[in-house]
Amino acid sequence: MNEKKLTAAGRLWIEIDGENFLGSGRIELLENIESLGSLRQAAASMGLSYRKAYYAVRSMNELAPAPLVELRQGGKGGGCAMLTETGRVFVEKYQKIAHQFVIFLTKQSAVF
Amino acid sequence: MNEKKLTAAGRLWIEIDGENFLGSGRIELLENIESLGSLRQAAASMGLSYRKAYYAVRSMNELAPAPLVELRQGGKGGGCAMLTETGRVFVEKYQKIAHQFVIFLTKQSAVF
DNA sequence: TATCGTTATTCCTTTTGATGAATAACGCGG
DNA sequence: CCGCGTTATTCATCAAAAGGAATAACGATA
Repeated sequence: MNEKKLTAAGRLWIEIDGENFLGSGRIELLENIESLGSLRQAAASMGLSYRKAYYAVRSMNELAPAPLVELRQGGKGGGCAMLTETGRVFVEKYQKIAHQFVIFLTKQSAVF
Repeated sequence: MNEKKLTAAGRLWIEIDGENFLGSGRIELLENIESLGSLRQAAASMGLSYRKAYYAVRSMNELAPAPLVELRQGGKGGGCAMLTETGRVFVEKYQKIAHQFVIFLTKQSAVF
């Protein structure tokens, strides 16, 4: 039936009580926070406005059983952003299921 | 770690040459077209504007290797909309991988 | 030829979302 | 006590999407 390339595609995220909690964008943000130590720089590094990044962190911290990111304002360097242990655990968990998802999609694409 | 309910959630669709082709909304529209025989009624039955439904059908028909929906204007009843054989095949295919996707998500949710 | 209910298309309004600018608050260090 | 760079927050503006209204086109039927 084909000449064109048919593929199964999708998006995956984690919900808490039915509310959006962690998707690929937020995970990328968390990773950048971990490596850069600054929310502003993390946002800039992925072409995200600071405000959007800030609200994302707030939403994550409120939804999670414990905060994923610790934000400090003032002090040395003006402030900092750090991933908590809970944050690191969730990043790792997401990466695992995201990897399984890639496998799933390639498997389903074989149907066509 | 829990009191709150963590679940893996997601969306699944089919792409053709990297472009969005069939998602759950369009599949629902196709099903309603099949059962009602009218694009206008199919759109109304799922709270969709006629225009949006019409453009969705146009997009699908252009992307697909063969049209999924046949539209006729004028004549008995004013016109009609019918699913083609190709359309029925794609609906069935989508439903199968969508079912697999549900299984996948429940499996991944067990991680939490 | 007039009727009818649908398909086909355009236009305008509303609404939602994204974006950037601007500014306050903070606390360590000089 | 002032400067610095960050976090924290509000405001206004612009773009994009959504929605509804209105109307033309169509062809079997009577």
